[in-house]
Amino acid sequence: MNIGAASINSGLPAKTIRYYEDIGLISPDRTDNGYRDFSETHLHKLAFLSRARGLGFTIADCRILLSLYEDTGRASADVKAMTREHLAKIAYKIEELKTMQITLSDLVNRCNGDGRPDCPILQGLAGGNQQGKI
Amino acid sequence: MNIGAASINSGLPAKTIRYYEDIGLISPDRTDNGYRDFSETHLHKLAFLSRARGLGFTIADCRILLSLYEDTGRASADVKAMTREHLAKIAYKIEELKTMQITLSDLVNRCNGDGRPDCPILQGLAGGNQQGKI
DNA sequence: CCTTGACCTTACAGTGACTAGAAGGCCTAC
DNA sequence: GTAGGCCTTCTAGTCACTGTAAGGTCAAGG
Repeated sequence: MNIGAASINSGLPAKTIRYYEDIGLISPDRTDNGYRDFSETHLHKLAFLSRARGLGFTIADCRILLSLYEDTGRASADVKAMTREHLAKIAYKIEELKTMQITLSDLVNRCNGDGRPDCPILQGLAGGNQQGKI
Repeated sequence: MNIGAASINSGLPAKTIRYYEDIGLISPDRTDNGYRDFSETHLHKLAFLSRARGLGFTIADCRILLSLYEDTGRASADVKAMTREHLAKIAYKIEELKTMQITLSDLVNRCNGDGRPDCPILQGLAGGNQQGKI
């Protein structure tokens, strides 16, 4: 199966698949004409990568997860620990975004949003007082 | 005020301030010895940038926000519209992260996390079934 | 046999927002 | 006068792609 079909099959852009080969995440075979040739195994790896990336794991994480996946003697504790760490980062990001959301929502609510220049959002960004500082 | 003091004052790393100058967000004066010289106005701009970036606005957004801030004849509606768009993106990201969180939490809960190789997390990433696919 | 168009190849550059490091100049205090 | 801590510029690296250029390959149609 060539890269176009593998792309459709995995949902990953062909460019991304080539990039994954570049950085050594997958190593598809080559046909005589130099085209990449993806086996079922490769397609499964691509699907694995697609899901792991979709769940926010970094490429470095994916590399480890793939090697754990291929290592039939792995300890599930390792995978669980990685995933827990990842979850902690996700939770942190959500909190960060929520904090931004609260601040910005408050500013938006206080802004008339009309044709006049008076704008609590800009005042908020400038530091909260109303003197023109710039 | 030189860059070290401006860095402490604004909370932005000196490197970042230099970068902001590179991309034309600020234009500090120079003293005779070539050192950057930050005025009160520059410090206010840096503080503005620091807050706007901290609230997740992109550099491109910041550029527009700064110009709106400096334009005393701006319409607050413009700022409000930008902020609303930004809020929508934040909300979207939060939803994305929450979806990841739910999926990953579920996988973590189903994983024993012991020394055995059996791992629902890897199975989930692989596509949900238990056949070794790689 | 030739062409067209869709596929494939590589290689290099760009993205966003910094960050690290090297090599060197300046300034203050001892 | 020298040690250190600041400052300067420049280049390159980060992450995970993405865009673009220049060209090779393949199947179908005329």
